Amino acid sequence: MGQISYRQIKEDVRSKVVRGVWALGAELPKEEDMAADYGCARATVNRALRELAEEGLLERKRKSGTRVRQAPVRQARFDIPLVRREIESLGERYTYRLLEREETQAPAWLCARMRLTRPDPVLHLRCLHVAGDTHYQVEDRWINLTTIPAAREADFTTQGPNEWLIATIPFSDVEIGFSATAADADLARDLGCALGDPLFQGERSTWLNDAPVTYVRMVFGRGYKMTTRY
Amino acid sequence: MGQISYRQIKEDVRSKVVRGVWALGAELPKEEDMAADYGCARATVNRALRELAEEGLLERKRKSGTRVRQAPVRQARFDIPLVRREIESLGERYTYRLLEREETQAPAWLCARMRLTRPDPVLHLRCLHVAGDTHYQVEDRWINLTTIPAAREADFTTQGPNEWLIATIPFSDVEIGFSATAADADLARDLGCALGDPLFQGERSTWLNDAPVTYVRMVFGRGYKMTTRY
DNA sequence: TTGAGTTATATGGATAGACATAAAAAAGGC
DNA sequence: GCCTTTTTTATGTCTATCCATATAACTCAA
Repeated sequence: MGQISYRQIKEDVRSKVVRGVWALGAELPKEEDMAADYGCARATVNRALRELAEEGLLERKRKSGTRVRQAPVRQARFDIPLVRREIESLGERYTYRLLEREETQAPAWLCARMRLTRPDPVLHLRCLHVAGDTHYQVEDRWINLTTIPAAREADFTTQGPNEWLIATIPFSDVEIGFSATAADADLARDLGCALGDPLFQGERSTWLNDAPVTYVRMVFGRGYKMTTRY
Repeated sequence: MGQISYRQIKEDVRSKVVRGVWALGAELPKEEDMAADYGCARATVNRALRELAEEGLLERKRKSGTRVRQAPVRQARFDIPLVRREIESLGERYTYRLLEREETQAPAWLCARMRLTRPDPVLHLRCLHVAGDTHYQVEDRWINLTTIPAAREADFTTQGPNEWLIATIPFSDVEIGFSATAADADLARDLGCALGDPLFQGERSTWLNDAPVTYVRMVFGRGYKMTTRY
């Protein structure tokens, strides 16, 4: 007995919306009626519609019903991989190098970024991630030693701080941002590009139960593009 | 009678994972047992675990069971809003200006980007989006007139092509990418920045049932940062 | 020992029925 | 007419029970 699946219903509804059978803003029949039409239980229709609403195609409200979103939400999802994995998945050999390591007090700009009230002691690391022969990314990492004192003892000469941190505190709240920056003398040297070259950079601040953990600035080599499809 | 909700179970499981009660890679009890523990139906546990798996915290496989992901997937979700809405939600006045409009044949680089086999006729638009007094974004838009002939008649002097396209073909397949670029003479003039300034840019190619629709390059004013939290 | 076939089992999914809840619509009071 | 209260109703969620399906683990023969 061929039962109809919530997937089929999802696709049918999606197709009806895309083909314009239900226009933007139009109201869909209620779950009960759709279930009768499809010859299935209400729960099956419910799951299909609920998932489509999560994906941003539909809008649902108790009592008022389900309608096609006026402006379907366009959202891009980027997986944030470990640099090492990203490079390896490109089929390139991954090399890592620690350029610099110092223990200091958080400068004012860092206190602002990490929402610190006092200039906590921090570990500042500067690392290079290489893909084959090309200098892929410079990682400028600041770790709060008050929150993560264990970082003081960690050896970052063979393993990047990102991987160490993920193994140490796998779950945290994150704020992430992407922007463009110009290569300064250090970046030009480390990434092998010209002074002033436009570079793509990501910045990430991390908290563990509201305690500031780390701030990192990841500057990518010339021509890097972060892409996705949806 | 206080029934337990799938949300509570989700939070309880999440907390157990975050607190390390279940370590990375550890196997969770089977749904049936968890349901017995929580005193609820298996479907309730199922929904909680299913959603946590979707969020990237857990990994599930038939017969083998549920376990905590070794490397919890870190994914960032960016909502891609209309420039107008983005600017308005900043509390700024939105102004739009059409800088240039020409009908031509797709140049070679565009054919590559849009996966065109022939140099189709295209409509090329150059637009400026202004937030208050600051030049916010330059939109460099190419519309395939073979796929969307109606664009030839559309008036883009008052409404941006992005909004027109969304109203005309709300659903499509999209490939999106972000990178850094240097301001050329045109960009420097239109965005009011210096020649060579590093600028953040997004590129988007769009298809409707495999037919190439449009390619757009959106270059943002100096200092723009695309941010999100998770 | 190894490969092919079988079985057991955890998740995946469907159903019917019940109650909860938010909010639109109707009813009532002034 | 206008505000408050009640009713109605579509979605939200839970239960109990079924069958489906992938696959790990086992069986057994070559």
